[in-house]
Amino acid sequence: MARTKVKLAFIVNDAARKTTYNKRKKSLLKKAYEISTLCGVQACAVIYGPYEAQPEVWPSPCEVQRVLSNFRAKPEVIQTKQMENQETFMNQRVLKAKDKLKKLRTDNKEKEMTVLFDQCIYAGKLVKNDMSVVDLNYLGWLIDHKLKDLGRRLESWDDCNNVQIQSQDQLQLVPLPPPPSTNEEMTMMNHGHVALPINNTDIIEREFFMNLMMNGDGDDTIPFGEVDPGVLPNLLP
Amino acid sequence: MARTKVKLAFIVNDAARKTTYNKRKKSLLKKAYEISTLCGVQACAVIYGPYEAQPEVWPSPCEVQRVLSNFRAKPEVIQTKQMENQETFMNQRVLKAKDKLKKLRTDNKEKEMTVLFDQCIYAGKLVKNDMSVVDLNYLGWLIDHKLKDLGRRLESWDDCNNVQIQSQDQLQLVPLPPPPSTNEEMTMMNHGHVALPINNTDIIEREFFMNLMMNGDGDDTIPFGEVDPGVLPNLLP
DNA sequence: CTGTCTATCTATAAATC
DNA sequence: TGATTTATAGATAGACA
Repeated sequence: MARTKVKLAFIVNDAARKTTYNKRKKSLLKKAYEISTLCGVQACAVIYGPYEAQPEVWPSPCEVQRVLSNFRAKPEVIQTKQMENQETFMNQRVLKAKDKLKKLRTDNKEKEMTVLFDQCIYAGKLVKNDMSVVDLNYLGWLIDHKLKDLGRRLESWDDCNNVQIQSQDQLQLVPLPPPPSTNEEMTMMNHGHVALPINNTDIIEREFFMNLMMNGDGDDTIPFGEVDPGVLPNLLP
Repeated sequence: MARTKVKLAFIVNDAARKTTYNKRKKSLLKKAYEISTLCGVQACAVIYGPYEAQPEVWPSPCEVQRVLSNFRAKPEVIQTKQMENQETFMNQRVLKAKDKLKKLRTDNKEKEMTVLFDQCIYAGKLVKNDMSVVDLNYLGWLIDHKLKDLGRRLESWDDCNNVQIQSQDQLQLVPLPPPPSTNEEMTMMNHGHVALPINNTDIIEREFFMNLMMNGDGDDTIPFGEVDPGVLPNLLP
């Protein structure tokens, strides 16, 4: 997270990996210490690296053993219940992630179209070579949207200045259908056109795991261990 | 760590503590995931909060059990050896932390004196009401230092411009003893004067644990669990 | 309580010593 | 190998919807 953004994937270079390992190990243990201190909770962390014979732990080996003993001492029924809870939790995450993805796609599409729109204004003409019907439709919706906004602004401006301009002098707004927003509609209508990067399914899949885990928006690569984006982590023994 | 810098101490406000807990829990688990992915190492994290019946874990309950089983399966001799190693490691940290602290005190003192010096230049006089003998001595050293630097600059300027000015025209440098730099000297000479904040022993003590843990420069408060700054964490069962 | 925003603070990748 | 420096990415406190 500095100088350059690093892809979240196994670091091939040995020296770089060791350097990163040492830095991040220190930081991870610090974070464990901080949440424990700030929130007054028990926490522990264990890291097995190839560089030390024994795992690095926080806060101390015996304390880790104590925390873990507590966990393992739970009746198996409760542990199973916990795992089920976690699975439910993960499923909720999936739903939320999907919603968020949909919203992101919509937002991105709108941004793309805004750029296109600005280019049209600047060039004075519409370069439509690599635009799909869907995109053209969306662009039309955006222009309609902007015209409506302009109309509103004119109206309030008129109100503020008590100008005599009446509705016949105002912009004629041509109603257009709202833009397609779901992935299914996009896909169905996208035949034979160059797809814009935002529709790339690979990128969407790579986001899956981290959205799941962190509810974040990272564009990271598939994580260590070749997680299949279509399969939930197996939470049962 | 935003908007305001937060003291690393138990958060008294319940709502704020829970908010912080949830945010930091998520981040901590993410960090565990990242180091595992980037460096290809086994890692696990466990957090016991008062908000969930079961601890939050990464990567999964069964995986945590597996990692911890590995640790507990080690012969007791090796675990003890590890603890001793860690104690040695901590002792080294103590020494490094002390060195760093000493350097920081020196640097801070110099910065304070620079500010004072600038104020003198600006006001045209020395306001010495709440200055100790030590500070005055240090200020003298600083001024001497600056005069020497001025002399050097004049010399090189003369060299560059082939000016005929000789040494009798240059500044007369009054040699002064070097400033005291150890805490003992400072304390011994600091009777009856208002101590500057940098000499406050509490601040120094509060830094102790984090310097120990992280080799960092934090000015954090004493951590959760009332760690005695003068005593190393007990690493034996 | 959950998500969003944003100003700040922290972590850290790279380069250098 | 480890410490320092620097510039950028990430984490997050506080306020708000």
